[in-house]
Amino acid sequence: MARTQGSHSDITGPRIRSAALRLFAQHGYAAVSMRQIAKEVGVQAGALYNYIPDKQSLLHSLMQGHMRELLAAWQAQEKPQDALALLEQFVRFHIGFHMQRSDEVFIAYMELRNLSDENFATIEALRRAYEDALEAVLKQGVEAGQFTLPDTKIATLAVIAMLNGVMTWYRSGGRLSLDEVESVYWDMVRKSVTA
Amino acid sequence: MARTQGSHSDITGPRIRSAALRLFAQHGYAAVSMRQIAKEVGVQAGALYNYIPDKQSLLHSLMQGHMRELLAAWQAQEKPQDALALLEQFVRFHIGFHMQRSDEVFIAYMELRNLSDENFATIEALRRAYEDALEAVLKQGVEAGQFTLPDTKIATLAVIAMLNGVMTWYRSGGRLSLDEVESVYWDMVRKSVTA
DNA sequence: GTCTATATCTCGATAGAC
DNA sequence: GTCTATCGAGATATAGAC
Repeated sequence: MARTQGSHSDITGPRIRSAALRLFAQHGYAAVSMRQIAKEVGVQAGALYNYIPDKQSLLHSLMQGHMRELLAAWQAQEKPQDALALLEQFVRFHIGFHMQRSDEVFIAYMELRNLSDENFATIEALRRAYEDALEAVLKQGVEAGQFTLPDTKIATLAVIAMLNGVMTWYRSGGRLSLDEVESVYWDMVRKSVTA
Repeated sequence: MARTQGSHSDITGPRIRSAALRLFAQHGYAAVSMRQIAKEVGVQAGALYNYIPDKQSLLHSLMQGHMRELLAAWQAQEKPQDALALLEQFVRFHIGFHMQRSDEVFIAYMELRNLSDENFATIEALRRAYEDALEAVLKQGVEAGQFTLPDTKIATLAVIAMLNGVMTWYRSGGRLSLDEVESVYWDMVRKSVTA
């Protein structure tokens, strides 16, 4: 869709972010050129720089936006007091949220090494905060005697790694519904943290 | 280490593969140039093409070599008959092998999208074969009544995803020995697949 | 087998017209 | 705000001397 001159400041910005998100997720940050992004949006490459300072800032902004929304969404959840119910909620929240934002999640995990040092630090802090949210749940369950875990930090990382694995294979419309998948994973997580 | 002219055919090939492996793992295939690899080896960029047809072939060769060695190493293991003991062996083998080859593993999981279509197909087949090896163990345990799993395919992917998470955080010399880490993960895997 | 030199291309980013 | 045009750098890969 070749575009002639005109003013589109209010929609071009989001469209750039959307196109970059999809292309970065599909081909990787380093393999995607600014010209590809511009072509997808329907503008010339030079026009991109009215909206972003440079390519690196675009990547960082996408990752930071995602991580902030992830944290905010979890914090906004109404939470039960019981640790087991809370852990189930986390498992279902994590799978559900991540399946809705597979491109964002993919980038947030795969493109860390393409961030500048300072940009990496900010994203890493957000990721750590999310891990801490899960570890708090596990610690609560251990203190209440509901969970049996030799190391809550390792367990935190193990659970998140397991849940993230969903995204590598699940496609909607397949053999199982998302709710069924959540149940299968919750069953495994529940058993792995209890005695 | 600038190199003058000379004949080094027997050692330059492996040195190219070694340098490419490390650089691809650290910065990503798309972000690494042939010049960087050549500089690391101590030759000029043009000399690389005496050993590899092109950059894509180099990536594919590295990934294929790793996956074949992984499969061969598992198949070469002396295996117990009991499904529970077999699963423990798999968990410890997987963690041990992958920690010894962190660069290879990283590339094998991160650079799939940078393979050409046909190269991707061959690597994907090898990865599938490895997953099938684990699923065979799980199925054996289910049939023997030792494991309780609603879906062995999902369980296979969940276990591998969980175990792969080790590589994102474990560094030798840390708080836990590799054997202790294996034990923690085995404990979680064992509980997650039993009733 | 490695070198130097280079063909050909694409990259990120900028300048200035409209 | 987007266009065209372009700069300077760096990319993959090849050619030919030694």
